[in-house]
Amino acid sequence: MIYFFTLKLKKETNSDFFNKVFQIVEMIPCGKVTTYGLIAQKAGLKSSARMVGWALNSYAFSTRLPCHRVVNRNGELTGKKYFGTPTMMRELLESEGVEFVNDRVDLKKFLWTPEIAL
DNA sequence: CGGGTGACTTTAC
DNA sequence: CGTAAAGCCACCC
Repeated sequence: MIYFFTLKLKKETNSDFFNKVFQIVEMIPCGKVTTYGLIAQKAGLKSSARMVGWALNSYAFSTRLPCHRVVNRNGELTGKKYFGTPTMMRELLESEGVEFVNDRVDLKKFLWTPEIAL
């Protein structure tokens, strides 16, 4: 199964925020998901959930991050259009055991909350 | 420096 | 269910 993207980084980043974002995403366990908002909060920019998605698209798309495990607050796969095919992201999650309800991840069962001390 | 653009979130109607 | 607006902040003109 393919969990990671291994292309080259488009750019280097020295941003503390982004590095923390990557560190957090890297820790998401198999079969769990987390949200942009939680990551942003743990990375230090409480209200900048947009930056998390932006960071993934610009930098991480390419590192070895399980970025399919990041969904929005409602469990919707808002980033699926960046996975090649519209169904790829969901397939990856389902292959890890994540269940969906009405095209959304069942967050009550599969939400993972980052609890790290950065 | 300023305006546009988001893998977002929240509130409001 | 839907749309709108505001706040958010790095990046790219």
